[in-house]
Amino acid sequence: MPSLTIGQVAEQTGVTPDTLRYYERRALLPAPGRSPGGYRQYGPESVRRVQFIRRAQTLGFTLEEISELLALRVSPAPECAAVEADARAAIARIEQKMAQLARMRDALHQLADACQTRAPTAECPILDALDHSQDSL
Amino acid sequence: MPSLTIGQVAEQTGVTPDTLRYYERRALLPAPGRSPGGYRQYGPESVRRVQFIRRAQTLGFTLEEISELLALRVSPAPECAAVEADARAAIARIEQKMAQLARMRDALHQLADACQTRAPTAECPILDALDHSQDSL
DNA sequence: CTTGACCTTGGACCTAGCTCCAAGGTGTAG
DNA sequence: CTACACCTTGGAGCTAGGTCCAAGGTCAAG
Repeated sequence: MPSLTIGQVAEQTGVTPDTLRYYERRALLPAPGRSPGGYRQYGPESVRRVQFIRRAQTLGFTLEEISELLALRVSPAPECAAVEADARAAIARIEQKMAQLARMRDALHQLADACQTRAPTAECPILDALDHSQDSL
Repeated sequence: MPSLTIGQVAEQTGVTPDTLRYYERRALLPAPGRSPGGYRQYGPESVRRVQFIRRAQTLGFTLEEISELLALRVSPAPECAAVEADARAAIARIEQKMAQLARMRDALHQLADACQTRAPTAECPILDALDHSQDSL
């Protein structure tokens, strides 16, 4: 049984054991098995799960939202349509984020290039650059 | 002088006046001019600036990071190289976020499609789907 | 069979980012 | 020259997401 202690999972994911326990309380991580002495025993998949959580956080998702994403699954027939709808809604939100990031990136490119060409600069270059790529929330 | 009161800026951006005053204290918004009676008088560009801040927040940037992005500008010659480096670094971080979002989106697509084909489902479909698109932090 | 590193729980505390007073001043419509 | 909605400041309070004890139990190495 190659099970991991909380400290090992913590080390592999770059979080503290406290954070893992916190995620467990928040139900982002399922309660793992326990050793006879009461130690948590994690399977290797927990590492992936924690990594997913951290990545999603840097993308602006709350733990609540991450929890919903992790809960999406194709179970029995009838709820399937609802799950699919949730998934497609999540996709739409993600694509919005991607579009906004693309606009920021383009604005920064304009800024960096202006630097090269020694172009004179306005009050707030990023916002101006964003204006030039057109607005859409 | 078509200047805006704090309440008008708040309404146009969907935040509260309290939040605008908070941003001012955090130096995310420059201190605006004042009426004889002490009321803040905002120019129309403040609206764009606030909108940028809110969007960037939903993309996982902290107010600190947003502040740095807004401060990037191509001033006199010597600092220009540093500014350009900052801008290019920001672009790299943004592209990482975009790549991670793309992976999430693809995973959700797989999930939604599995729903259609009534495919049987594993423990945590999103994580599995992410495995199929290959890993890279 | 002891040491030392690691684990347990519960609860207090911390930072970021707001949010909400209270007490008083402003500004415009009637 | 009143209303009344909106503005001012300062400071307290709030939620999310951790972070840090203290007091004690576990386990692998020697």
